[in-house]
Amino acid sequence: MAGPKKIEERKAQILAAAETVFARKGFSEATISDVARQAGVSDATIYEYFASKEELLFTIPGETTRMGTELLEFNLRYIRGAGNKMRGLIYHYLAFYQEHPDYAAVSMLILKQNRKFLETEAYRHVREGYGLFLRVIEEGVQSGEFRADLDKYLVRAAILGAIEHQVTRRALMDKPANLVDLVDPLTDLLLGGLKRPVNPAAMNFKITVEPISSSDD
Amino acid sequence: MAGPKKIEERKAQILAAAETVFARKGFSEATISDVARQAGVSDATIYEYFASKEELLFTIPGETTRMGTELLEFNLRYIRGAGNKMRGLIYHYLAFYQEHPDYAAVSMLILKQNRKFLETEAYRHVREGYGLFLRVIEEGVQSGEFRADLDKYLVRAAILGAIEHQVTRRALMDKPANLVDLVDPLTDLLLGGLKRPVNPAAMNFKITVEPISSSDD
Amino acid sequence: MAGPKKIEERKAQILAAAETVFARKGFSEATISDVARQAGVSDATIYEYFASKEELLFTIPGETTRMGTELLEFNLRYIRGAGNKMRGLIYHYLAFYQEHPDYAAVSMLILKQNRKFLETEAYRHVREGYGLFLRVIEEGVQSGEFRADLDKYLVRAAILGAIEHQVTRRALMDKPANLVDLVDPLTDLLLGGLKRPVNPAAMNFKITVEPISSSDD
Amino acid sequence: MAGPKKIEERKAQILAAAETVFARKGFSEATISDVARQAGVSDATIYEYFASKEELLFTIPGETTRMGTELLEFNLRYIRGAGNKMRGLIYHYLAFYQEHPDYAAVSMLILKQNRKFLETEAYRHVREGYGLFLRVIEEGVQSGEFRADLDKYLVRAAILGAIEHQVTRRALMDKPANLVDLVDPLTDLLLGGLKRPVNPAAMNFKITVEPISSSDD
DNA sequence: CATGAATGAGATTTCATTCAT
DNA sequence: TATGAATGAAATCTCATTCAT
Repeated sequence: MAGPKKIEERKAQILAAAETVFARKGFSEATISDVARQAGVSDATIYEYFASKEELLFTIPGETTRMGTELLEFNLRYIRGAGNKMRGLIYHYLAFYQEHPDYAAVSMLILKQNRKFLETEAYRHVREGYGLFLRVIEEGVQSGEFRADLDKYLVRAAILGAIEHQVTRRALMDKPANLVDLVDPLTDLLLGGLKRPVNPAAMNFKITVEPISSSDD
Repeated sequence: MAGPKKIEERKAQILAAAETVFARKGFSEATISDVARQAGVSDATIYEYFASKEELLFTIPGETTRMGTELLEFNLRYIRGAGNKMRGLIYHYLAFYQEHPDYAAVSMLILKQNRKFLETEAYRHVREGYGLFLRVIEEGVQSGEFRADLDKYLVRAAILGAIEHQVTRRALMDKPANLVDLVDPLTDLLLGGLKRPVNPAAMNFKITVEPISSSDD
Repeated sequence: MAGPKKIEERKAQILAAAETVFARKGFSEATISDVARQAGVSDATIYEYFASKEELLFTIPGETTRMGTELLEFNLRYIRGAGNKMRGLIYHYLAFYQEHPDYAAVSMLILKQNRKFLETEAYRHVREGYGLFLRVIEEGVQSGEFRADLDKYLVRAAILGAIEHQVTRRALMDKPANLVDLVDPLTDLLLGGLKRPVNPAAMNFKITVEPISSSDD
Repeated sequence: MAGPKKIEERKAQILAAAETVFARKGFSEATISDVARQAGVSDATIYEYFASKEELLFTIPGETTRMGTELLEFNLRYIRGAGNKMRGLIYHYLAFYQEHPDYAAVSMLILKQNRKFLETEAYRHVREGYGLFLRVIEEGVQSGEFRADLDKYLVRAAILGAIEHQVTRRALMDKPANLVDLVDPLTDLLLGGLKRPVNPAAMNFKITVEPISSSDD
């Protein structure tokens, strides 16, 4: 049915179909036939472009991720202040997953728990993106905006965990409907903490008034 | 080979085997034969106790979770202060997953991304445990210890996300070796936030001295 | 359909079916379904007993060959004279292939040209049988019955080649109908050679008649 | 890549590639893509010249065989004596296979066991070559050089069998390294037989001396 | 209660072959 | 003439599940 086409186009078409199908049915439950049907090609055609079902899965990130990271780096340049940059990062990821729900599902529900994927070239790109969190944290610590007593890897993990938890939840239960709405409260929580900050109006100061000797000291 | 045994004992034996095998190979990759071998029973015997491979998977939480939650509720009673209770919760989960790495793997890598599991009785117990986070948050807000401007569900999600991120990482890459070490820094971060608190020593106060009229008031 | 059965019985049943099917269609052209149908079991059952189609093929010799060799060794003991023993060997093989035409086809048309089979345990047994040719040749040379100027391996190869050629021909074209009829002419040819022996009746002798001195010695 | 070419040249190029590939991997295991790659053309091009993979296989003998037979007939003319001619034949085949090991492999390991090939035009040429054996045997019988009591077809089969056995062995195990070395011992064996010829020096003759009547007879 | 044995139902993957360009 | 691209048609092999004993 499907006539000749440029190779990259065809690959993209199959990858898009795979993303959709895997997102909907999961990797093991989805069949190559499902993907082929969705892509409008034959089963065999898929194997002309991808050596195996697993390779097909692992190729889904690829471009998307690499380009996302580039864009992100670009955008961060115009934001001043570590706190603002952190908000920018959180926004980037939540907005991205909001706009690519199938990719979100594949990423959160399939790839993230795949041991083999972790050794993949594609995963390296993912990690590169995560490196930006570290740089922003460092910057904040340096400038005195952020606390210096926290391990930066732990901080990053906590932030990513919070983001991923929401994205996963959305992939599984369609809630929350809008991830971007979470950017501010999440940033707020992570930057400001759960504890109520001490209200200066409620502070008690001990003010000591000392007579100043008018003569020499 | 395996002689008659009390029904619950045999079930537990099979579940333990399933936990181990699923943790190691993943659900789809593991076979009933693998589980049977690990349990020291025949394939057919497994079907005497569980209707399907999926039911076997979904039964793994069961007791564990229910008992964990009970213990948790009990322990919390002896902790005063919402912040301390939160630390207690975080400790509970990290310690639990640290001690049950196979369960951690099954939970993080398999169950958590399974849509069908979310409709399960077993999952209700998991959620009940998570309810405690809400109660502690509420308590903290009530007592004024916690900020009142944050959605409690979001807060809980962030905390769980941070915890799960670490547990997942450990399940996949054996790092960090000791989850319990993370209790304090993680609690610190989540309660105190990433931003450096304003240092009172560096605060500027405008002190106004007014003469007090000694006559009328 | 097929009920439980003793394991060796079932294996033999499948092997017999495989022999028939492979003989008829060749290895690549025959399918596991063909064999299963012939054996009256399901495709999957075959894989309960044999790990792969190739293993099924390589297991076809096995017993047959081992027992054949034993019988052969036994029989040879009662034959005197290397020439007679050689005739016995040739008879053994031709009769055996005559009686097991399917095995003959599998052996000549499939196994004999399979490089992997040569590294098989089963092939070792085949070779053991061939070792008897060497022993008989040696015996003949020792006793002076056979020529000593020929390499025994070459002789064996020639004899086996002649036998196999006939067996192959029969497997392919059903000719000759009776291999056993070839025993005598083949033995004759191989032992006596193609060249016409010098006919004593046609020999020329120079007869010298010398007068015998009647006196001394 | 491959530009236009004379049709026969292109065919020969593909056939040579097929010979190499089939020799190395076997017919079923080799793919058209393998052959195409080896030939430096595309898969589709092969189908411009050959209707199917099988036809490609069956066309491999073709020229080679026909020319071989012609050469053989020519050479035999200059040899005198059936025994010498037989040696010449054996030499011809062994030398030919020695020089064309890929063709030897295809011929011995693939074509020889293919029922369909036997009905092929190409096979007729092969058989024609074999016809020379018959003629030489007949000549030898006629001239009294060879025994008359052996079926000529059987004799031919034995000789071919011996040759093919060696060629097959070489194709499979690279032994013997030099087939031509076998010409003399093999001819010797086939012509002279395995049995030790009676040594005239050891013969016993009964010599009868009769008085000759000097008168009439 | 336990299991040996059997199988139905697929899934992935391969490849010879076709055809429009 | 040459081929890139596509695919129909299978084939091997796997495995969850059943059931008679």
